[in-house]
Amino acid sequence: MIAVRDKTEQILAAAAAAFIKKGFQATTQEIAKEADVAEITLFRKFSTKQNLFITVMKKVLETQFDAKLMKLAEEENTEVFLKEVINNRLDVLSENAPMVRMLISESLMGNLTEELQLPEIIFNSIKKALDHHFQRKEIPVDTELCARQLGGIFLSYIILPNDRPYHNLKTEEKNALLERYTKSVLSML
Amino acid sequence: MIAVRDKTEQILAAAAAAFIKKGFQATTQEIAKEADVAEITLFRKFSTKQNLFITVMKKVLETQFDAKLMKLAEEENTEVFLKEVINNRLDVLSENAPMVRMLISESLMGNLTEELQLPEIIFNSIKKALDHHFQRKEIPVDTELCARQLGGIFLSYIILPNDRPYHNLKTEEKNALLERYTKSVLSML
DNA sequence: ATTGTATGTTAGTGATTACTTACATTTAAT
DNA sequence: ATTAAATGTAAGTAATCACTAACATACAAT
Repeated sequence: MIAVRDKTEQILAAAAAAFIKKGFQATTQEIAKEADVAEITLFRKFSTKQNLFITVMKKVLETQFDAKLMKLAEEENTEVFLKEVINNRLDVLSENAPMVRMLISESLMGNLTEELQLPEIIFNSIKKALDHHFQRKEIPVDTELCARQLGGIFLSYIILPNDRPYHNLKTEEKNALLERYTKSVLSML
Repeated sequence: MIAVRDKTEQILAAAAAAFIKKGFQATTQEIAKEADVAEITLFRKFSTKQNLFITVMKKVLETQFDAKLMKLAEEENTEVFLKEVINNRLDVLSENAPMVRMLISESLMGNLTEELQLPEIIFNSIKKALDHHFQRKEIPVDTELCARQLGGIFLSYIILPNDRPYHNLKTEEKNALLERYTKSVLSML
């Protein structure tokens, strides 16, 4: 039987919440308190705050962002493909808006290791999906520019003031938005 | 004659550089050193680091961002108007990318007072110009959505990885980009 | 020469914070 | 019951940092 007194999960959960809320400057003290754990337990398990941060964020990124984009890229119809990509990313990003904002903020200040550079992750994953999709088509597409355009749409929902986060919209509202965004992207190809 | 030994300008310049580079966490010590000034001089002039930060950033924002957008909004032709707006904002933002990044970063972490919330400033100034322009036209336009779209374009140039900042592009390259972006925005109206 | 003002020097305060040391206690398995 | 591993307690270290106190100096105007 596995040790029942292992506090690792509690720590990871509390650290995730704290880091998402306050960024890297969240203190080990408050994380420990929130996890209902002695502060030194953090250090015995993770050595440094930096290491705890990286561990936590990588884990959250994996569970929340794991692409699914490449599956969408299999879609033959470009319009349907774009619509699904936009919908999927807007959903994921807006559901995780606090973490996304924090990672972008830290990234902009150059505080993050390469594997946590969310802007790059977002951009590259989009570009890869676009490349994969358009590779098989006749029309040559500037996927760089297109990925930038899509990334811009996503960033606008995370960063600009926004009363109604995407994932809270009704289905018809989402569809109306997707129509317009898809049209605007298509008009660039 | 005005005192020639006044160090205010040195301090403002050094503080601007330091804050842009490191954000609000730049230390008063390094600012003083860079300004070649005793640390206490900062405090005698500005009382607190917070106050120095606000003073400096407001000043830089005024000199660098002062709209010009409303003048562009006088333009009758919508396509020309959009093209000029996009060009103007991409120029200004990409020339000041380090400061823009820093202010967005601090803004995302909730560290700024209202008057320095750059995402809101960007969004609202665009929206105001759009409202002003489309008010006189027959076609009703969702300026909120349109401002978001434009803001997204700008953010994509500031935040996503980018080898070639806009203000370094050749004129023809800029024009090609503006054509495509304008078309994509028009296709949403 | 005198004076007032802006600045400098030096030292320090008090708070925060990542991380440590040393020792005590709980808990699971044998 | 014994043991070993995981956790806790309490105290502390060393560094950083915004900000201050007290006193000294450079300088500009009269």
